[in-house]
Amino acid sequence: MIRKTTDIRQEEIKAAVLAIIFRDGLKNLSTKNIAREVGISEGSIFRHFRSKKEIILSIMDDVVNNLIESLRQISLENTPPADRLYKYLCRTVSYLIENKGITILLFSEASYENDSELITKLNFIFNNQKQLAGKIISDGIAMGIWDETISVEDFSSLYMGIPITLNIELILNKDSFERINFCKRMYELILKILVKK
Amino acid sequence: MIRKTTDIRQEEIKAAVLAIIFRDGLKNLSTKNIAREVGISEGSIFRHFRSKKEIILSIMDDVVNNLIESLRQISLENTPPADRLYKYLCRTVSYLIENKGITILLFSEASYENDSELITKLNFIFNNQKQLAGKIISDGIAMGIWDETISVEDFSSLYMGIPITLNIELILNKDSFERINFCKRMYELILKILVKK
DNA sequence: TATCTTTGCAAGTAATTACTTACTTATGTT
DNA sequence: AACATAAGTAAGTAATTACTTGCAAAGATA
Repeated sequence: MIRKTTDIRQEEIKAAVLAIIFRDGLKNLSTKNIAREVGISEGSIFRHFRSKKEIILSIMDDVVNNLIESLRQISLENTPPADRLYKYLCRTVSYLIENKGITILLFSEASYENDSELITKLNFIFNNQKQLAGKIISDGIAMGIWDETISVEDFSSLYMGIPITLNIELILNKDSFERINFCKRMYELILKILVKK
Repeated sequence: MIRKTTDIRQEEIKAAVLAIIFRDGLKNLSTKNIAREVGISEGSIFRHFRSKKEIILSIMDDVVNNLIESLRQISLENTPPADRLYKYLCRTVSYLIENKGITILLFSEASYENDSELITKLNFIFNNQKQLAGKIISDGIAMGIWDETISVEDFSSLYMGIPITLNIELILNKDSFERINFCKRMYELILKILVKK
């Protein structure tokens, strides 16, 4: 019987959750399976988290702290908007590819549970991504670099399609998805919307 | 005790499934709840469908027969590519808005169950939408109207972001989402990618 | 009218779910 | 060495799940 601190076990449990979701689907995300994946008994799960829902919420907090905060930094950088937009998009893409379980979790969990706390958190993640991207566009327009006739709100909606489509492709095609230069290819397309005639 | 034919009951059951998904979330999509929504006993469900999974598959077939087939027609029309693309996008948008439960079903069910039959069908729906859109773009390029330097494959990926983002917005914001002219606004944005300099 | 098929129901089924309880044992502190 | 706390377990719990069984009766056909 190996004993570890709650801090370590919490990380192990969260990693197990993402592994199970990506490999076996959300349906197999039972506390029994999580325990087996970590290598502890089912009861031990509840030593480290009060409920299964708390595990999910904790993972969502990780997304806020890791992804969203780094996007915020990029968005507020004092560099040319075009550079910022490229960096912003690529950061999002690589995060989603590197954390495959999160993809499905964010995607499905909120609509599956229809739980207001989960939906609120997902909304926060979604809207922050969208608005921080919009900030870069507004800066570019204000600096006279980009077309001032486009709607920042509409462009941000279209922009959000990129990470979300990536999500879908990762779920549907899991391994075979062509991800090489995905972020650069998408960047070059949307740049054509922004440049002045 | 009102008796109806299997044909009618099957439609009622499928409508009940979509209503429950949109109103209460996938978690509450139990055979017990479906029966209550229709107004029959739980056992009767299994007179009209062999299993719960068959209901889902039948709904996915409806999407293929209604949405995908109409998109195929639009894609193959003998009209200017710009007109076709606009019609194509608007048809997709209005279908998703009018059939709200389908949004979540297509979205979540495949990754939740991780069932190969469901994923195959979802893949079919996704890839047909993508490729039929790509066909319109290829036509426009071949006719010399649109920029021949853009990648049809990349553009189609970006295009797919529009219906999928709409899906997410419908889940997250349910009623408050600003859908007026959504399809026209998105159309005008992506057209800027296509036109020649 | 008699019969057959279809549609219905109530009451089961075994399996699974998230979580609890009662108890043990390892580890760090006084 | 004595003790408190944290981390572990096995064996429960009640509730829910998709689906089945046995029987009744409506509706169509003969």
